[in-house]
Amino acid sequence: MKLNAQQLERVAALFRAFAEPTRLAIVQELKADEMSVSDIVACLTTSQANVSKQLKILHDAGLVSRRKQATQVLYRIADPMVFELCRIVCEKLNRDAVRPAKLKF
Amino acid sequence: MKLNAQQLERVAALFRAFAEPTRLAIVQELKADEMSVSDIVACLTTSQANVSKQLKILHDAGLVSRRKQATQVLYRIADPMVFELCRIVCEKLNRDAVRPAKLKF
DNA sequence: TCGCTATATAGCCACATAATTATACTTGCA
DNA sequence: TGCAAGTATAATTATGTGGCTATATAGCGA
Repeated sequence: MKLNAQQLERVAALFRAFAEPTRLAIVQELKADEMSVSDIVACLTTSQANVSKQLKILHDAGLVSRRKQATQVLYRIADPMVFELCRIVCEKLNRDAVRPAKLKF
Repeated sequence: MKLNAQQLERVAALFRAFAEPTRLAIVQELKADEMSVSDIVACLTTSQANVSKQLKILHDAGLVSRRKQATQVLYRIADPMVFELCRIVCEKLNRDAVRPAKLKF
């Protein structure tokens, strides 16, 4: 049974959320802990506006969830499949590498 | 241990190869069998030039392999992780769907 | 209320890329 | 050798989007 065009687009959209280094960097920061926007900004080298924008994309894709706490908004990974996908991709990159300097998400 | 910018870019590049419906449609066609370019073109609704172009992207990402046979070029999935990623993403989309019309890659 | 902190959004620009058309390359066969 | 089929590439266009600056919104404390 094959996916139709609309279903393929939904699958592509989910992959698209992962297909950007800044969003992956955010996901990586969220791997251990729930974090506020400003905490994430402090870890990265981009603007607060950009972090908020990328968090919105991750949230719209259902990859992160948020909750408000006082003036802050705390984000966390919403689905463990996020880690699973990153792990599988890293394993492939490690397999393909001639001189393995192992990636581990 | 966190991935640096270059490593994140490599991970993103791999996800990017999946982040497009036409490429996913090609992958889906290749799920069962090795296929020639013209066979793939016959299954899809886009041009031969575009199929060749997307196949090159998939090949550069290490997701498909090719072998020549007479005048044809036969493509196949190079790594079973391709199916695993698609399966995981479909499972998430099925979980998120309110009214489940199960996707299965 | 005023001001401060935290976050989100709007507008803009630069760049990437999907798809098309046209053309080049490659291989087998008459 | 010349042709035809199969595949790849080039050039172009249109669209999408990452990132920036500026601004808006929200909530808390003085």
